[in-house]
Amino acid sequence: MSEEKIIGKGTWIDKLASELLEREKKLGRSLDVINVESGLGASGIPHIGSLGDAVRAYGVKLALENLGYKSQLIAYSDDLDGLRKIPEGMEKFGLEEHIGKPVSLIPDPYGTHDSYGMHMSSILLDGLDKVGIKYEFRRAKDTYNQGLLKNQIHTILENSTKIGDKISELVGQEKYQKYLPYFPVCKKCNRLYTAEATEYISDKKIVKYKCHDTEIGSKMIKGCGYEGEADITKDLGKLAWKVEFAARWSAFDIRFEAYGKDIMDSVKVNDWVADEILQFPHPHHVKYEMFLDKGGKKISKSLGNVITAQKWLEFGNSKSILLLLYKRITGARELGFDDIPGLMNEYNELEDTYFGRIKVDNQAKLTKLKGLYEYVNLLSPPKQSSIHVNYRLLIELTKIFKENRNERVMKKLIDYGVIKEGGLKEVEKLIEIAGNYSDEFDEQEKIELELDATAKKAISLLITELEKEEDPEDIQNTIYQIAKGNDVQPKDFFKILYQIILGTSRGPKIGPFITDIGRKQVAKTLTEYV
RNA sequence: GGGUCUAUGGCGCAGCCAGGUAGCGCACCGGACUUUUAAUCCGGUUGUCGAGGGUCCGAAUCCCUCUAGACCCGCCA
Repeated sequence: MSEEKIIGKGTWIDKLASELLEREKKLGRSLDVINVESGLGASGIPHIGSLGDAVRAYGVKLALENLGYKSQLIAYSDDLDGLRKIPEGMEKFGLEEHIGKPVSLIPDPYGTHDSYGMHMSSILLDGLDKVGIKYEFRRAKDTYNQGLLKNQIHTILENSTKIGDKISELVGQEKYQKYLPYFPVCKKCNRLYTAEATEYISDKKIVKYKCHDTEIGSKMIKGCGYEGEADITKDLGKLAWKVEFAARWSAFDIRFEAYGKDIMDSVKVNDWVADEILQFPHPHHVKYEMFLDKGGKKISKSLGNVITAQKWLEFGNSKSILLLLYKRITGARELGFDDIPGLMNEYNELEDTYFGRIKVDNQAKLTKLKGLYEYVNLLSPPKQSSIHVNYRLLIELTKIFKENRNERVMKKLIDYGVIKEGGLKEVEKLIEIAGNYSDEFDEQEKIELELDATAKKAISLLITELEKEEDPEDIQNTIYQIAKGNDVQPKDFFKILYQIILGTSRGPKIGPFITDIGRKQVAKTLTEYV
């Protein structure tokens, strides 16, 4: 076996960090503080992929620190982006009039933040807080207002012809051979993209523009016809994406940024701009695949029903999110809430491996798995293992027990010998989220039951038995006897009962099960069918 | 037009990015238990790792070619 030396904790994150360091050393740049960046979209509801960008960047920061360097994560909100379309589910807020305006200049329809953009960003930041990611927050609005990019903008605009040609060469987009890669915000109507910049007056640092109609997506946005000038050092406006990253990297001294494959072309151009125009060697990158929803479509930020961190945390814990994001970075993946149970269990397995309860013979693999566990715990792994309960079992149990759920599921777990004592906070939390999961996703396939007279009679008899004060000796047997005594196939009768009680045609052994749920409760449910 | 990813038992997938005994779930078969179904427990079967070439002592894993599918970009961000 070739003894490759293991870097850091042995994961892809460590490998990435070490590549980054090697490159920086070659470039001879200062390594006092290494900035890693993550961009947050602010125009739609942030899905778990956006979270992933930041979480992974944070992982790289941790890896760098683990290798002995200082590092910080800058979370940058693109809140000068214009609103392009109304996210699904937000039609009622009358946002149409704001289409084309920077999201930081649109009022928050929910009234909880200073703008629409800040509202969206804060959802993501809240997600990061919830999974324990630390970051320094910056926003485009302040960045431009404070003129932090003015030197970069100036250089870019002075070289706009060269850049326009290069963009055309690299990605085939010809637009910037004609227009400047800078969008002023129209002073009259506050819109972005409608103001077309045609001329840069270098010594005054002023861009001349005209606000005209433009097409975004399939929608026409009306310009107001205003002709004006924008001062790049303080007026609002923004660089086109094809050059903006480069400006930001240079201004903020960013050494690493991951990106999704959908913006590959932009990154290619930006790398060139950073290197050749701004003389700032571009940051080290890693490309990741987008998460797809189960139908194979890209999860769109502006669509409703998005997998947000908040929604995920209703059904799974933060470890399951971090595991999802840290276990690997390559490969297209279809993602849905139904991945949660698997991840919950996988974390337990990983923890068992870490604490030596699961043996792994391959030393390299063991190191890697332990490393992954440490990253999922943000490099502060617990001293001892948490209590493990199979998550699918919990979902099954919570599916069955809807009333007094916590107490009853806990009792079952003790019966099964999964846990020793009740009342544990850790387990209660698990029961709660597993319960959320089963409530949300257990599609109670409302089977239309066609019950003939004999079946109904049998059910009535069963109800009578169940309502008796004293415990029937053996419910299982009672059911069997009732079926036989009434010309109902026992097999069919059991099936009917499962369908009524559980909504499925199969289930746990029904006698003890009825006792668990409560005889009276079952009797009541059955009454509705006779 | 450009680019990326994916292909592994019947089905769904992991393993690949740092090469070293091909795994998991479901399904299936057998046994145990239960006076029925189901559940549970124990055991078992299932593979030219898409095709072809290359590197290597050794390739599912790395490299090249090909095939099929999915997605992204070519508005904007």
